[in-house]
Amino acid sequence: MPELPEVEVLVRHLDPLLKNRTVQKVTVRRERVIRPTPVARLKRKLKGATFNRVSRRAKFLLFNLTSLSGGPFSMLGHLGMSGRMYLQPKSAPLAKHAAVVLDLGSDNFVFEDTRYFGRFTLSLSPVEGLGPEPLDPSFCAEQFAPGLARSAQAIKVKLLDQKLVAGIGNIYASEALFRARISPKKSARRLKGEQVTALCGAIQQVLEEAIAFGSTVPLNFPSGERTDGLFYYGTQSSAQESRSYEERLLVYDREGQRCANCSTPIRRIIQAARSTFFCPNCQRG
DNA sequence: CACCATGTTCCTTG
DNA sequence: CCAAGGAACATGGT
Repeated sequence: MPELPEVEVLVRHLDPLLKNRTVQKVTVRRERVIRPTPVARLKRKLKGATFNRVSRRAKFLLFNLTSLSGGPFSMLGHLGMSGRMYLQPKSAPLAKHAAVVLDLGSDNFVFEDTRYFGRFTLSLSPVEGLGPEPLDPSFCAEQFAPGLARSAQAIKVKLLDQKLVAGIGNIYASEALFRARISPKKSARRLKGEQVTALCGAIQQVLEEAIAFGSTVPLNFPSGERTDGLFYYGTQSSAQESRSYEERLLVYDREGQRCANCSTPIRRIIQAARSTFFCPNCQRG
């Protein structure tokens, strides 16, 4: 569930639920997801700690806590490709791939991650080299253009570079370029000024719409639900909420389907070993 | 068996 | 030091 909008919605959901809750016990069922912090250190730090605010930086969740000894500290969370975080009653059975479980008294705070690409860490270094937040008011052509000017890489690949803009992933990169009517293959340095401006606007629009939509969807997936309606689950579309989420995506995973603007079949290409979807008619030059 | 999947990090090469 | 490309990580769906 991993791009900026999904993380933002999750953060807003978790913040009031975790506030002032104290960690009674820490269970790490997959040590790999604690890195590079030593597992023992994270456990020691979390035990007896109380959650304050939960916020977001790019695709990272930032948990602010007060330790047992009274000092404030931060923990970063990342969902990787398949991570989820939720509270569930302590009596509820744990998911097969529940990687970390924080006992909050009546509830468990569960970090579940099928592929274990996600993580918890006390190190803040992953966040230090990140580029600007695309939804910040200061993010605009003046921030964005210089980063593009010297790169010969395809613009789609550049959008995934977290040093240039932080938080865009493979889905919204394709979606933003479609809305800006820019070919994903275009070299970053060859974008005209007005194209950079259009792309900035498209990025913000796509991300904001996704957050607005996600905020209306109830997030209760621990109890038996496979999906919560917010996140992307490939071609699976049996759940009604999941379907409405997919319909918001105009090109992603729509190879061969007709473009919403011009009816030309959507194409799929591979760039930097990842799929890109675009309309060859609407997105030229 | 094959290929695909919302992401980052590490290693190599230039 | 930087830019760019590719493999690795691990599991599951089709």
